[in-house]
Amino acid sequence: MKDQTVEPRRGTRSAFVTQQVRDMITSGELEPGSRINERVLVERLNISRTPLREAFKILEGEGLITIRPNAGATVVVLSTEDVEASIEVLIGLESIAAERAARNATEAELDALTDLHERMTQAWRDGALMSYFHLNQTIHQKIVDAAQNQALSRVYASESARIRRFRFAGNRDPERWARAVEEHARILDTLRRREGALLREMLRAHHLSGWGAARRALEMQQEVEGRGET
Amino acid sequence: MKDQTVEPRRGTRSAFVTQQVRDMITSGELEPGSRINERVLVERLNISRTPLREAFKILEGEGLITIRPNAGATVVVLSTEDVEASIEVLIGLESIAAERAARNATEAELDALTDLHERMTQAWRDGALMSYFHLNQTIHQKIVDAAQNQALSRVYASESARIRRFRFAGNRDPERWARAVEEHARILDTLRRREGALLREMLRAHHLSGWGAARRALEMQQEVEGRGET
DNA sequence: TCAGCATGTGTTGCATGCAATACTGCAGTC
DNA sequence: GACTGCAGTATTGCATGCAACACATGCTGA
Repeated sequence: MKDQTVEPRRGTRSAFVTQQVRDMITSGELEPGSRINERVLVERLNISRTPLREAFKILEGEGLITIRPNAGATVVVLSTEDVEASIEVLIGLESIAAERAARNATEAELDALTDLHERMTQAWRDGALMSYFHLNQTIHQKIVDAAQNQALSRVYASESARIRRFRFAGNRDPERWARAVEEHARILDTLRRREGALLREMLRAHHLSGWGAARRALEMQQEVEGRGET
Repeated sequence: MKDQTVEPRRGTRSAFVTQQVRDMITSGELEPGSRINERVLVERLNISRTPLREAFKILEGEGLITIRPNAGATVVVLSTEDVEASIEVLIGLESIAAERAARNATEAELDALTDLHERMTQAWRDGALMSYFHLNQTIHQKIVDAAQNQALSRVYASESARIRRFRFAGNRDPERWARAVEEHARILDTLRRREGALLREMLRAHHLSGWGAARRALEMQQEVEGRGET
């Protein structure tokens, strides 16, 4: 075991630090709107500025930060409207995926999805919100992947990652959470029966109600923050 | 006037070199599949390796190159199937845009589109293929922009840029070219009448026939190249 | 003849130092 | 009291050098 504070020896330093900073942003550790100081991160992650600055360029491309020349990187601030715009795009992308997935999904893919769904249901029973959330995201990505269109998978993954943080608030309400699990079961069933048009509508409804719940949770949260700080 | 071979003083060197390399790729100067040597580009563009490597990270994010650790950057090779996959995504994105654009387009945006369309028609009359191509791309982007969804605009722009090179072949055939201009006129007309559903179908048909033409041209081109080289 | 290996060359990954730019605080003026 | 001008400081942008890695070539032994 090495005595370093972090253990960057997994691929290039650049890739490592990109993942680290990405996690810091999506977890909220780096607050939206805050400026990112290179020196601070460099010392914390035990790397030099070069790979960090490369990471910045990647994260800017992913829409997670903005870089102003000579004035540093700041974490992107997404308004509720911005997130809603992205959700609409994601719904649109899944609509495209739905019909294709119903046609093209392989049996192996369907089995993998069933397996993921069972694990997700178990996470729900255990009340393991984080684990549930990740499995949920994975399932949606796999449905899109089943459409066998790499461009679609890539775009969906990137857009999904951008707003991941904001969708986390969706399942705070136990009732909504239970319904989401049930919707998923029906969605996979419909995919297995390869009913593309129906699948499309179910996914759309699923996302709209999920986002509705997340939106209410976020707005309440923002209200509290607005009162608390300033 | 400076006596440098190139004039990089426009924003940061990093931004400059990114645009340069992007142009080299979309113009085909850097051939798909070929490895990009850092030293060669560095000397040609009169900059150091640091901004070039940052540019590589950006272009990798845009899907124009791939970087293998310790083994350099290579220009991405897109098969006809890859391009077709992207086109399907673009059609899907424009479908989402169509209904929203019909609802939300401002008068100013409609006027700007009409202006662009007139200039594009003039370019067609002049047989100015390059100019026509750019105006055409701009029009489609502006239609998407009119949907007033930034996420949609961003994703569309990025995906569109990725395969720009391949769509250029679409208007070699004079008959197809003339029809494309006419389709555009009707599309803008439909947008002005704010008939979203119809607009969606027209855009879809427009792209499918455009891509069909481009595809035939590309396949012929590939056949010739296959015979010529090797 | 050919697989396996050692060696050499070229290229990439990263750390560091310097120059240029943006930000901060303070003095001076109206 | 607010606003402008101006150092001083902090931070970023970039060039460069060194170390690590990948690839190519030739060599050895079977």
